[in-house]
Amino acid sequence: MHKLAENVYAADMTDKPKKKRAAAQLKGEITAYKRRRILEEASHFFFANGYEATTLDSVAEQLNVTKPFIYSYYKNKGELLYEICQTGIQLSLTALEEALAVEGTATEQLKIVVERVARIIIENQRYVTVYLREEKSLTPDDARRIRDLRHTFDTKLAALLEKGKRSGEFDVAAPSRTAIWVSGLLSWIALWYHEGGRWSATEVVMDAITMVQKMVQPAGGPNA
Amino acid sequence: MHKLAENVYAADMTDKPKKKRAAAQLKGEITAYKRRRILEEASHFFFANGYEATTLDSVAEQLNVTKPFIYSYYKNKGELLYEICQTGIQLSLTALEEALAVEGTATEQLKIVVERVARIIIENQRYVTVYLREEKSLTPDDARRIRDLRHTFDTKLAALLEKGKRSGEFDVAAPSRTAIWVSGLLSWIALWYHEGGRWSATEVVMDAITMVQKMVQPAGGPNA
DNA sequence: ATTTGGTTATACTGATAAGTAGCATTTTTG
DNA sequence: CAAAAATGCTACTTATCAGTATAACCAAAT
Repeated sequence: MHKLAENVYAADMTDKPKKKRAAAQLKGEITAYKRRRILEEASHFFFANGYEATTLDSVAEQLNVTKPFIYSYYKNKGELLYEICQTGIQLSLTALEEALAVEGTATEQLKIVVERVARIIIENQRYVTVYLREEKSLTPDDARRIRDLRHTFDTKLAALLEKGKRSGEFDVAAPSRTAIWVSGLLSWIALWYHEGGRWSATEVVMDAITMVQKMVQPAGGPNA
Repeated sequence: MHKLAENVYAADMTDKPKKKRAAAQLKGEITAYKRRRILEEASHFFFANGYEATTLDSVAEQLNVTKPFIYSYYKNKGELLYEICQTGIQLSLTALEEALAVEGTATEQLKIVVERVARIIIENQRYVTVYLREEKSLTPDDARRIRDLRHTFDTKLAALLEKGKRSGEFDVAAPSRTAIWVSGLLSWIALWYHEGGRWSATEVVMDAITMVQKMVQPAGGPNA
């Protein structure tokens, strides 16, 4: 297990209530850290072997703990899968929202969106891939929650395309449909990119930007 | 089990050797038919629940047979998965090759390619989706064979883009890289399309054509 | 009608893995 | 330092399922 959360300020050791609060907080952080580490290792196995083919015994072994240890931090195997899928889509959604917060024309914003989301997807490939691959292994309830997040993503992306359409920057017949192609193109990166493969992460990100720009470009070119 | 193979011509019942050959042929057809039916039902389950979560007992029950019946037509569960994945990629590859055989400019050919492959992917969504999702469940040998087929697909597509680039019809910096985006866009259809959903198969196919055309279009527009 | 060859089912084994009950150990606290 | 609380492990249960050995069945041919 590598570095713990930083920025824990020294507590006043003469002040009993403060000391207690500080101790409780630290404990909480350690618990959160353990959960993260379990999730991280589980995502490696789910990514490499698939959800069903992964045993929690093997995850525990990798962490040098035992299976009941995992069960004291997660209710069951399905909860692990849900958290991994949730991470995969939530990271992308957050990246999208942050990019949309940057002021600029629709064209500029779209470029930033694709760049940031593509980067996040590459950096968190394991989580995103498991999310795309293992939907069928989620409970119906969990699957619905994940689909809702995805829907939010597609909707916000569609709003940006709509904005560009109104300003005349983009040529998109149906923004909500084009949004699905764009988000599909981004998802595809997770399924296809291979670290140390033929193309670098930067090349893939730049390519994605180019592709998306062309997909929304007016027929006469960007400056028509 | 619905209709058997047709076009079985009547054998001359007075000619012993011919009769025997006809009988042997029919037997072979029936065996092939049974294999197809098993594969078809298995693909339903693999698509709906995933490979690992599917039991051969449930597939057998759906066919009103028993598990040993399946084992008399397939060596093991993995062989079923391989044949399903193989079908998924081979159908796409065949559609690509047939489309490439049609004479025309690169632009015309690309349109036909996207149209036909997209249609095939929608019609055989179960096979294609399982192929995209379950790569990790294949034996290393089977996985390599499948990857080789995919590679052939991408290579032939890249050759078409290269042709269009040379003729000045397409603006693609690196045909082999663009081919991967295009084939990714096509694959995405399988993961995303839902029969009876918001958009019809025809709309999706037409959209795919538009998107791909834009992806390869020169900056100044199609008639620059 | 009986044998023969092929086809399908019954009934089993062996292995694997999710999830848990209860014990041991460490840490905290008064 | 002793009691209490939290933490983690050993050892187990239970269920499931891939794969198989063997028996029953059936159709054709004589």
